[in-house]
Amino acid sequence: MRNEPEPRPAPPAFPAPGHDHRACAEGALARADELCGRRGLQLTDNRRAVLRLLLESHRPLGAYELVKRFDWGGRRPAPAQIYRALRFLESLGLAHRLASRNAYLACYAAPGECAQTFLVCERCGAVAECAGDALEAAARGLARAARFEFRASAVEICGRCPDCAAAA
Amino acid sequence: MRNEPEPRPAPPAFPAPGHDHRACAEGALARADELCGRRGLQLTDNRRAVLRLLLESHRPLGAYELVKRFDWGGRRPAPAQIYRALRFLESLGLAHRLASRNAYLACYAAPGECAQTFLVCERCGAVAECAGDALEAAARGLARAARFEFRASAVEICGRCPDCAAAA
DNA sequence: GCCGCTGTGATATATTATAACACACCTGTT
DNA sequence: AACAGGTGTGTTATAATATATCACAGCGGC
Repeated sequence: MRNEPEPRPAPPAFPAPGHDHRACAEGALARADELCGRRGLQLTDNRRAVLRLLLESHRPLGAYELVKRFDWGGRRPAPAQIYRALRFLESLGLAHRLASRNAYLACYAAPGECAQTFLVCERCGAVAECAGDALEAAARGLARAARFEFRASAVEICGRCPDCAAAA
Repeated sequence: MRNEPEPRPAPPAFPAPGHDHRACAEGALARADELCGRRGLQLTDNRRAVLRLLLESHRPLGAYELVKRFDWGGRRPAPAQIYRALRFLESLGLAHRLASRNAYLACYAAPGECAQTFLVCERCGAVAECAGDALEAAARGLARAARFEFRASAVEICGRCPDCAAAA
């Protein structure tokens, strides 16, 4: 199966049925490496491992879920490790925090092209991140109207993903 | 946590220059009464007290901040009390959870007219809720394009309120 | 009276997140 | 070589946020 189209997925959506998580994850990891290299930052083993876990699960994970899944030669890392890695990844836009669920999600978009707009399925928990250009424009307009200095916006749209909507 | 270090005595909320706090809170309480009456629900003492605290602070409060402020004849209520009241208020749209900060906020809009769009000042912590009609429309459009069944959206816009933008 | 319902008061516990500190490692300087 | 400064790690402890559960009070309907 071919994985996600790279440049600009017109219908930004949930992973297709035959989606190859592994290949998709490797691509994103390569982009992360490249980004860190370019900025002189270290994508260390810990950080990479957390990012990989997020990428491979392809769904939001709680920090303690990451702790449990982290394979560290039998032992488990302390939460602080995970949170440190998450902070690093977030700061680069490689991962996002899904505030409504206190969970974390890998970013699959090219760096700088993601608008932190999430479709969150309330039934199965799947999340799609999409390029919400219109949304961000609207948010900026709204901020301007209130004389509010815009820095960032986060949009979480709650409802049912196509599969769950069909199932219901 | 992501709580503000309780910033300076803080300019109230930025959408309100010459704003009468008490009247505003009383009005909102009256509307809440009316809404509950109409639906046959009980705005009990606890629920009303929590709503009043939120209304009067006119800024987002953590649940444990509410526990501390709750005046209950010397004793303090258990967190569960507060969370119960918050759940009730949220379910009616009388209060909202500000997910990015794990805090709660009274809704000043007329019931049904609020779009859960928040301008959050990252410096002083003030929050304004605004009617993000364009935003909600964009969110619905985006959901439709992804064949996602829209139920609700929450938008948090981070930046600086007019006062803080001017101060910086 | 008795039932079923809603809401409360209380205790206990689960979940999420950060603070603080010692140390390892690298790099550049003396 | 010795050392200082920066970044990242490993660890322990603890803070902050949130829910589960249970007994019981109050009320309206039958």
